[in-house]
Amino acid sequence: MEENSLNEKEDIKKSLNFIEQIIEEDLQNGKNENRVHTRFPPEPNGYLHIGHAKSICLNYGLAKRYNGKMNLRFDDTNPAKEETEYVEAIKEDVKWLGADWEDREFYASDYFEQLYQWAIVLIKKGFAYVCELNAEQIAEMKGTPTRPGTASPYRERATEENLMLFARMRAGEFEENTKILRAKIDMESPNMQMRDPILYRIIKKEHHRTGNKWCIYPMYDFAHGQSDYIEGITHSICTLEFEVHRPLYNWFLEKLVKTPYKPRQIEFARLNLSYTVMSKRKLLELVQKNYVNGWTDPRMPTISGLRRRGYTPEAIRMFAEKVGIAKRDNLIDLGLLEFCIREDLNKKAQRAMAVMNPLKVVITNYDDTLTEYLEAINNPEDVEAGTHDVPFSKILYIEQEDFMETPPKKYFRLSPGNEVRLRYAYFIKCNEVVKDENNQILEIHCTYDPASKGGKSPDGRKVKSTIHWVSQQHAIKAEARLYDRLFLAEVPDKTEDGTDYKANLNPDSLIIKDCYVEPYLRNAKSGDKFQFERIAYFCVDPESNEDKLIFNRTVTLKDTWAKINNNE
RNA sequence: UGGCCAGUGGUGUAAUGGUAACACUCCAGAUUUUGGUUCUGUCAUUCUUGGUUCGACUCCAGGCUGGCCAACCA
Repeated sequence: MEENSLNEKEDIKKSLNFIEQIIEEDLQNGKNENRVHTRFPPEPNGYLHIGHAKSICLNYGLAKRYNGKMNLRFDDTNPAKEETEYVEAIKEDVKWLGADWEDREFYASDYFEQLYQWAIVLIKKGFAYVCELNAEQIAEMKGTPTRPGTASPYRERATEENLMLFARMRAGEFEENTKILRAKIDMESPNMQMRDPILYRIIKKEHHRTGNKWCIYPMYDFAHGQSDYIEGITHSICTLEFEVHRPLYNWFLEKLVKTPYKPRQIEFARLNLSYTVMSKRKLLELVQKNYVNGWTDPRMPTISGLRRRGYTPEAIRMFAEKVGIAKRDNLIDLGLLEFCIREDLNKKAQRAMAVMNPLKVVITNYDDTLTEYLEAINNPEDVEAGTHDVPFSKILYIEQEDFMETPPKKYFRLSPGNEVRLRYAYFIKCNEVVKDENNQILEIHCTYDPASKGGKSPDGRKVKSTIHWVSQQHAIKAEARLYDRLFLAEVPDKTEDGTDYKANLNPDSLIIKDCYVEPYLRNAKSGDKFQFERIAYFCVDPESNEDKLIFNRTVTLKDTWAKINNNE
């Protein structure tokens, strides 16, 4: 009995993902002196996105779970694409997410000399040669997945000549695209990666870290596995497309080092999110062609974009946890990400009242000159959060949607003759609708019940709806940036012939408008998060200042009424 | 006509030879000074065919479907 319940507990706790299972097996077998050491290896050629966040949480989470370490390593082997700006942005994002690489900030470029020496070892062993074919010739002779390749005429070059040519490549004696160093493996391998892959190419560009020291640069394939080896990485976790590269990485290490220790590469399926694109190439295009306002645009799936949108690290970590780790291709519902941020903000965000589409309300039986201060609860989910006062006076704004002259069934809000509660204030009843000559509603006249102060109902009278409001004379005008999904299609890449993902861009992904907020928000600072009751979560934009408050809509509240309305 | 990987509700992830679980979504209801939150309930013969077994999501074989691989990118 006792034993049984213990086992059950363990079963619930267990349920490891397949990578954790592999690690625990390795641990049980005493591999690598029981070390667990992972790394997050971004290329600094763009900003990190939510897919990288999944990888960061995975790598850092594994290190934490098994008392190990996680390195941050920049894969900077291509000076044509990489920039310091990206390095800085990446570091900020990883840190913000809560992953700590301590003092282990590394660069593949730290290992250029070692890699160069290793290339020489391969040449000396007869496993590499300098090839003078051009790009088209190489591609042609590489064959196809169904047709074997053919050998380069330079394949059997003498070792001494290879050594000499490779040295002269490094010395800058040759132009770009005239010579490369290739591994000599197997031109007929069914695995294309093994058909004499390129190790080094000539690139005469300044590198963001090594400056002009080098004019030959190792390919990613020749740098990655060895970098893992140098850093003592035990579990090298990457996405599925590198699965076919694994034999190549193992081949390099097998030829170059003789220790029993080798990094173990494990591949998992990258994150795909509906209504967005994730490839860096496309994100870069959106930025460069100004479809969005930079990498940190709140519509971008970048970590910095999500941050500016109002997402929290906790919500992103929860999301990473919920999407899970597996090897099958997936398309995660954007709704899951939205669930995660609502879940987090519901507990944390202070409540406030704001009116997006104002409708003027005159309380005809309320004193012209009076202002009352009513107590509003900061967060009903968190009693510690306290209260604040909201000014109430004769002329108010309510939401246009919260009044209908001829309401449909199940509409509980304000309408002629109907009574509702103004949150934290009074019950009001609508008596008159004032219109202009075009029959447009100008304002509505209501009476309030003084006995209902604070929104209470001393006689037990029920109202079906509570609506939000602001006092006209006390309200602050602010800018609301209403963000929505960037793409209209669930999978933006699925397009008609002749168009690409950009054809699916949502023209209404950003709507900027004025709104009125209660004076409590006057001193809100960049990054502060609020729930505008009954509307959405908002966060203060970095461009906001005392003269002009700017609120970014993070995510709307769930709207059951909108759903009912749509279904009928 | 190649190689590698993967197929479990609408979505994602579990169950690792003992009779399909959890989360999101959806739908229905309860509660509510946010049509929010919270709570309850409904939703699957595990791609397919055959085999092994007392017993198969799990093991084996064939088929089907999807993804990846032919950058001097990572």
